[in-house]
This record gives sequence, C-alpha cells and structure tokens, in this order.
Amino acid sequence: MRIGELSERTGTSRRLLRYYEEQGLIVSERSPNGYRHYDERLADRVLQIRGLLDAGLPTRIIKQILPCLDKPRVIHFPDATPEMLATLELERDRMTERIECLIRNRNAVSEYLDTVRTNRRPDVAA
Amino acid sequence: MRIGELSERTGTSRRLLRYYEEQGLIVSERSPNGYRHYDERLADRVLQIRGLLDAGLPTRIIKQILPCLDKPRVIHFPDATPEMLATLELERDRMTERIECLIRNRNAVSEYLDTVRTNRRPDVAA
DNA sequence: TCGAACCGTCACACGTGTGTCAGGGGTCAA
DNA sequence: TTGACCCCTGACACACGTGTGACGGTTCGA
Repeated sequence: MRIGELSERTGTSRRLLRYYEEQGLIVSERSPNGYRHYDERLADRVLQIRGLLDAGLPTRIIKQILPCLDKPRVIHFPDATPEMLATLELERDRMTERIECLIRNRNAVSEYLDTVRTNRRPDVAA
Repeated sequence: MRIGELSERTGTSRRLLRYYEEQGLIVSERSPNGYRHYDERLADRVLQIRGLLDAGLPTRIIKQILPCLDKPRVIHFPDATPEMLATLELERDRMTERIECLIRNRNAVSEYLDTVRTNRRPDVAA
C-alpha cells in the first residue's frame, strides 16, 4: 500500500502521514524509486495515533507507547530500560487521570442534556 | 480570593488565569479598585479547565461545556438553543470516543508493564 | 507523451502558554 | 513618607507542537 491509499483509508492527508513518519510514529519501507510502502496494519496504527493525539498526548509520548501495542510482545523486553518503564508508568497514570476527567465531564454533559430534554419548556425555567 | 491566591491554589500562573478569563472560561467580580475577586469554587473550576485542556479539548468547546457543570441547573434552560444542544451531543460523543481510545491504550500499556515485570529476565526474550 | 501520484522541502497558520515591558494604582506597616 | 507587596491594562514577542499549502522535480502507467 502506498501513501495515497493509506491516506484515503485513514482520512489523513499524505502530508500528515509524512509528518508522522518524520516524528518517528510510523515507519515505511521504500521501493527502489523512493516511494513509501506500508503494511496493511499501518492503517489501524495511524488511526490509533490520531486518537491519542486528539486525546492530548504529544507525539513524543505516543512514540513510547506504540511498542506496547504489538501483539508478539516477546521482542520488546530487551529494550525496556528502567527509565522507560518508569516513564510508561507515569504516562499510564496520566492517562488514567485524563480518563477520569473526561468521564466526569462527559457524564455532566450527558446529565445536563437529559435534564434539558425532559423539561421541554424553556420558558418555565424550573 | 484574589488572583494571587487562586494562582497558588491551582498551580496556575496569574498570567494564565487572565488568559482564561480573556478566553471566556472563567469570570471574576471586581473590587472598586479593579482587583479580580474569585469565588471559592473557582479553584475547582480552574483545575477542571486544565484537565480538559490537557485532554485535548480547545477552549472554544470547554466554554460550552462549563455551564453544564453548575449544580442548580434551573437557570440554564432558556439559553439552550437547539444548535447548542446539538453541539453538546456531538462533543459528548467525541469525549466518549476519547475515553474509549484512552482506556484501550492505557490498558495496553498496563498489560505491557505487567508482562515485562513478571518476566524479569530481559536477556531471555521469551 | 501526458496526467496522476509520488518525492523532499520551505514556509506558514493556529492554539496554548509564557515572559516582559511600560505605566498606572491600592494597601499595609515601619 | 517610604518601601514592599499586591493588583490593573495593553502590548509585543516568543516557544512549542500539530497541521497545511505550495513549490519544483521525479516516476509510473496508460
């Protein structure tokens, strides 16, 4: 799959895909002519990246999280330094905080919507 | 409570508090001399704002969400236009997506950490 | 050969956050 | 009164990260 197809599949501009590669979030093989060539799974990976970016994580952190997502976990043990693990723990906790904050506020919005919708008379205000 | 105390309580610079006010996220009463004066509850509000910003929501959206959080909901019915409600629904759904994305990835990180920690021999790699 | 798709790169836009400066005032205590 | 704090406004500039537009040039496929 070349960059155009990945772009269409993920709804992400080619420009941005190159940017993600520049930031080290995705990698690509290259044809002899220099064209990027992507694995099928990259599509999901890109969507995941976009989700995390949208959730406020910077690329620097996402880059560290992504290796945790690969299925055959066997390979990644060696490169897990104590510092890396500490960083991951910290990030995991920050993600948990984000989740709780979002849930609280999401529920508040939900509740508000319910209240407004059940009391369908704006001019009553009570 | 004046801006200095609010700044200390929330760990937010005075500069940034004025910025939030400029963006319409918080309001302040003014003493005759022009000093900003804040209610006790503003501290929580500021922390909430910072949490939402950290979770990737722009000030524009946060401004619309904040009124949903006030307890005596009675007052806000009148200014709930259909467009506003639609926006809130959309935002609620986007928050839900963010939450799910974060939970997925947080769990993956957690699982990764568990796996690495139980297999305490990096050089084995299996 | 022609158009579509790709390449790398430069430059910019936007939002959040910060520092700082000038120029003004309020409050309190020694 | 003086000094040490606190606060006000407005403005300029900057940093950083994400995302985009546009450039000229190359390669592919019909």
